[in-house]
Amino acid sequence: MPKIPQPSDEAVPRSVGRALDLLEIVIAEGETNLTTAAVTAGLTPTTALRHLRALETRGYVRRGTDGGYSAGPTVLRLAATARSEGPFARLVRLAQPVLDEMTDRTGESSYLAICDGDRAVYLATCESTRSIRHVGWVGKAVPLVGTAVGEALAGLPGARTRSGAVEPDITAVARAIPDGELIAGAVSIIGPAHRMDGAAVESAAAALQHGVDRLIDELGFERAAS
Amino acid sequence: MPKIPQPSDEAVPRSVGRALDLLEIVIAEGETNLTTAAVTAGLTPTTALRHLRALETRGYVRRGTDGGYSAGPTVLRLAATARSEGPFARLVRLAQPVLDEMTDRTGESSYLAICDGDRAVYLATCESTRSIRHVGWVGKAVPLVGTAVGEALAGLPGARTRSGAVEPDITAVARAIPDGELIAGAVSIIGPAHRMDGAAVESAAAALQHGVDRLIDELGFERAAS
DNA sequence: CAAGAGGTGTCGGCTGTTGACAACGTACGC
DNA sequence: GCGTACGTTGTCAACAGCCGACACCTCTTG
Repeated sequence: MPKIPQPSDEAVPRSVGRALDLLEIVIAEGETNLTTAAVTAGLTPTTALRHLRALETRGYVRRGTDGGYSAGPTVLRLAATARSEGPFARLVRLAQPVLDEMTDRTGESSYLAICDGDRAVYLATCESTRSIRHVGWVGKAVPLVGTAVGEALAGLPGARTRSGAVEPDITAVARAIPDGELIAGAVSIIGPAHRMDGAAVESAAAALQHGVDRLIDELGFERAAS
Repeated sequence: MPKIPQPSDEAVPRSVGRALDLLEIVIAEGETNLTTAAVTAGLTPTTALRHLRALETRGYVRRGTDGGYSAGPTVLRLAATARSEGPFARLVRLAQPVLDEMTDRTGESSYLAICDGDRAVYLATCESTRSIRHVGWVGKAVPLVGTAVGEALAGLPGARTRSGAVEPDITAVARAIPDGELIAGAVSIIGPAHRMDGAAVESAAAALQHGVDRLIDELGFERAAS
């Protein structure tokens, strides 16, 4: 099962939850104004303004001259720190050359994903160099249920394949990165369904297996008991 | 002056401020336990536990089997989204090849930095390939005051040079990326002081000017009135 | 000018946040 | 084994911080 435990939602102080809601709304929208953010968060404009001002003070969002809110530098700073010093540091760093090799080998885009609640989040990619390629899913979250990467993060063994799960003309092949009994993340190869026939899926599966094996070695993870 | 306005600190709801304090403490420490985080934040263990549980529920931190708290996936997700869709998206993306070229040209490590409150934060780098090289400042925040990158982010013109500002044997040359009257960020070249003599500093300054010019063009920024 | 949309400030009620206190579990020393 | 220290977790009543109803302002459009 996913590595992330799920403490009860009612444990979140109301004010904190609201501020975090607004933070996530602003970042997901890219840019948004006060009224829209307030409606989306289910708050009055006054309350939303108060929290957005707090987030602005702390650098998590910033406000443009046109009054729109967008991401501030603090999130980037925290993430950069988390990438360089936290539990994800080695995973993301060591995964990038593995992604590069898988893309080189298969000709399709490859991704690293981790589990975030009930979603899989793509954190890193190496894009295919073909004219028709899969792009743009870094930072994207997809459901764990019904997706190849979700199945991999759920710990299902071997290569998982799904077509049309997130978008209709996309095929994804994914494989878990096990750390003993836990799942540290997953890597996937994603391409246009018309190119991902049986042979291409097998090639992707082989590249994923090789890539995961290499990652496990480099990260010093225990092999899953299979 | 820096691009970030500074709303008053007393505007932050207390509970929100405490939760964000704890988030920043956990991420800065890499991993920390409840009692240490509570002491650092100036809170009782009970209050700290409550907020850390909230952050854990939301995925911002996670707790290991040993009870330690470390960064959770949500920060990485938000940052990845902010990088791909927010106001930093184009800056970071277009800056990377510029950093690569500056490093290639000077033989020293180069960085992209933005302003976060009263600090400069390094967001991206291209490391020198020399055996003795500057490494490891992605995610690091340095004071705006007294540093080359701080002066650049303060909008001081031309190449700024400082030696020994952050660490004793390091020389940094930095230059602002202006966006009209505002400063979008700064790029800097950092190397060991013993290599950064007059000629190397001039070479770095030239590479920075060329890099910034290229970035301004690609980003479509207005040139600063100098 | 009037209407609408977006934004901002005020203030008193009330309930959400808080920490003092208690309890539990584990590790260590005698 | 017992006592102590430390880290963690839970309870509950006091109180002050959070909240939103309301008022007001600015700008745009018809």
